[in-house]
Amino acid sequence: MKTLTTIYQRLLDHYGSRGWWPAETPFEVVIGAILTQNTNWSNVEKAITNLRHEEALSLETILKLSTEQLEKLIYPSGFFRQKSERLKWFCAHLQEHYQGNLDSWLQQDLDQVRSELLSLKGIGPETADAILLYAGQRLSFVVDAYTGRLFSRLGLLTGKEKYAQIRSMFMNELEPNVQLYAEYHAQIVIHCKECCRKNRAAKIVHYRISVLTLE
DNA sequence: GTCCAGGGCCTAC
DNA sequence: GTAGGCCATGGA
Repeated sequence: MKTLTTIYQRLLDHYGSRGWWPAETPFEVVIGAILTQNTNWSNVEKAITNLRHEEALSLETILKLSTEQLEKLIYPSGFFRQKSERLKWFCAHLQEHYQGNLDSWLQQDLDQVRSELLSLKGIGPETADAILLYAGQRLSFVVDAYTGRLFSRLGLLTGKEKYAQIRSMFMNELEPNVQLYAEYHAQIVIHCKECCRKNRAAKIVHYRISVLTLE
């Protein structure tokens, strides 16, 4: 039995399917992926609610809004100056090179799209992979801080691996299935949040709850 | 009051 | 190539 698959099954059995990403459209996934950088999702929700209320969850509106207006709407998500720029840069690129058609961009050659995403200021590996996987339904595993901490705690990582190494570990072992990748990342986040909620002070220790104990 | 969240960039060594 | 500082709000 493959270890990563076993852990996934135990998480899924325990928490149930989460059906990530929490967004109504692929474009909204992009917005959320940028806004959630180093930020609690509850704060992102406030920002997205503001954007939705102003009908600003579209490429056209975000490009049309002034920087000050956009900053004000996304203010609750923190780092609002950086993030407003990042949103505008992304939208400008999408408009200029793909006439605003997100899907036509994301369905191109995977390595090429990923490199192009990473070339944009403010789009790092995690944000790029979240966009590829959840907005584009492309086979690109998302690694976040939780992933490193949890799998280090489980003894499958040392804690010194870089992003690319962790991503490769998952992509080499898991079957190539977009829904599996999507659900696995969701399960990791849900599990780690739950562990933090139960005991913030000792979150590392509590990552290894009974459902994950490997026999 | 303190800690930290579903990162990423820039600058020093 | 990498460690450290910086960005900012809001909930626990």
